[in-house]
Amino acid sequence: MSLIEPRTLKGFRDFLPAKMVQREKLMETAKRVYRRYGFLPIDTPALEYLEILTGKGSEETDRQMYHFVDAGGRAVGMRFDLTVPLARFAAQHINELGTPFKRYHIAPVWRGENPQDGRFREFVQCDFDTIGTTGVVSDIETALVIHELLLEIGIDQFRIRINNRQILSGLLESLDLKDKSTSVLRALDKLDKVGPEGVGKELAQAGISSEQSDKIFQFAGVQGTHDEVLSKLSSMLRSSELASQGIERLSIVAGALRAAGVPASRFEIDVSIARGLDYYTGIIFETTLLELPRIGSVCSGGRYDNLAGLFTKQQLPGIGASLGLDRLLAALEKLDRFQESPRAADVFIPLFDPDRMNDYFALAALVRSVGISAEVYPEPKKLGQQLKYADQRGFLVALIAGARELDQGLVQIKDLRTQTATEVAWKNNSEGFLAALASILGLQNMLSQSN
RNA sequence: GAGGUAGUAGCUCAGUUGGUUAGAGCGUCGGAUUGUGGCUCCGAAGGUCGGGGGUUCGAGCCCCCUCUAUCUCCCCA
Repeated sequence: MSLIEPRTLKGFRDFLPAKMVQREKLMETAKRVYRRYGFLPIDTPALEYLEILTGKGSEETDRQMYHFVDAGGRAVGMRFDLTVPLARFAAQHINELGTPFKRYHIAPVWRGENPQDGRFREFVQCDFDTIGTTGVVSDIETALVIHELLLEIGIDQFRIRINNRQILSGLLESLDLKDKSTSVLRALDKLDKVGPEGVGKELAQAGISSEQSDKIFQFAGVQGTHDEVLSKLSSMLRSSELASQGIERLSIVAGALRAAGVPASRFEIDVSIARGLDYYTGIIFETTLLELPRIGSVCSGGRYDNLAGLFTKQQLPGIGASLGLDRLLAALEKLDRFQESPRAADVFIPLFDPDRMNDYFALAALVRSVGISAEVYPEPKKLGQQLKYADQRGFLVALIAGARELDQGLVQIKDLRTQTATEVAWKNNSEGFLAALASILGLQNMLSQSN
C-alpha cells in the first residue's frame, strides 16, 4: 500500500520543541506584563457565526476569512483576529463583567492570505484591550504596555509610531475628500515603503487634485520633536474641530509617556500611519523593529469607540493592541536572537542497572519534590552512551548509581560541566543529599525560599 | 487572487554541453575487549533529485502543469 505523504497546509506550521519553548517563553512574558497592568485572561471559540465576524474589519478581511457551512447548516467562520470576538464577548457578558473591563487573550487566528516572511495563515496574537472607557488614561496605558512588553521580551531597538484617526479624518474633511478617504489613507500609509513619488502617483490615480495632493504631502512631511510636530499640525488643521481634538489627545499622550520615562526616541508621532482596519476611530499604534523594518509591525492596535455597537445598544468603547507573536519570532530568528537550545530537565538519571529501576524513580521523585526537573533514561544502554545523550541535551548534573552505590545508600552526583563527581548518601539523608545537589546546581537560594 | 525567483538525504549544499549503480560536510544510529560524556577513528541507515505529464535511445539537468517556499502588488500581526 502506498504511503500518505506527511505534509502541512500552506501557511500552517509544526513547531519542534526548540521553537515551541521560545514561543511559550514569549507568551509567558506577554501574560506577565499584561497582568502587571491589571489585565485578566479570557478565551473565546475559534469558530463563530459568520455574521459575527464579517463586515467588521474591512472588505479585505472578509475576503481572507476561512468560512464554511457546518453539518447543521450554519454559516460559520474562523476568527480573523481577537478584537471582533472580543466585541461580541463584551456585548454578551458586559453586565456580568462591569466596566472598565480589561482583558488579555493569547490565541491563534486564521487568515487565508498569501504567506510571506513573517506572515502565516495560522498565527498567534497576544491581544490586550480595555473596554468601557473613552478616557485618555487607557490610551496612555496601552502605549506603556506596548513599550514595556517589547523591552521585557529583550528588544530595545524599536519604535512605536502613533497617530490619531481623528487627525486624518479632520484633514480629509478640510480637503473635502471624505468620500475618498479609503484610497487616500491607503496611499498615505505606504509613504515609507514606496516614497513620496509612489504615493503621489497613487493619489493622482485616485483622482486627487494636485492642490489636494500637495496639502497631503505638506501634512505628512511635518517633522521635528513631538511638540513641534503637534503644534505644526495644529496650525495646519486649525479649522477642523475633529483634528484639533485628536491633536490635543496625542499631545496629552506624548506628555504622559515622557513623564513615565519612555525615551522620546522610542515613540514617534507619524501622521502617515493609517491602518487598514475600518473600526479604528481614535489613537492608533504601530510598532516596528529598527533592525528589521521590512517585516512590518509586530505590535499594533488602536481605539475603536464604536466596535461593540454592532452587537449592543450599550455604549462600549474600547482600545487595545496586539502583539504578533509569530511575526516577532520570525524577526528574532532572522536577527539571530535565538538562545541556546532548550534543556529538557536539569538532572539526568541513567538507567544504569535495570534491576534497580525503582531506586532511580525514588531518586527522581526526591529531586522533583523540591522543584528540580529530572529525567530517568528509558533504556539500559551502556553508561557511556547514556552520558553522551545527557551531554548533548545539556543536562547539568547526572545522578549515577549502580549496585555498588545503591547497596550502601549512596549516589554519585556528577557535574556534567566540570566532570567532577562526589558521592553522597541519599537514603535517610534526603536533606543532606538535596542540599549537596542544589549547591552543585547553584540553587542554594531556591531551596531555602521554597521551604 | 496576479507576476518574478527557487525546490537534490533531517540541515547546508555539489552534481561538468542531457549519458551507467546521484555525492560531500554536519546531524542521526551503531561500534572501537562488557561501570562514566563532549575529541578522534570505523561503520550503517537515510533521496521515486517536491509531485505529475511530455520531449529523447537516454532527464536531477530541456518543455508544460501542479504543490511548496520566498519576493512584489494587495493587505496585515
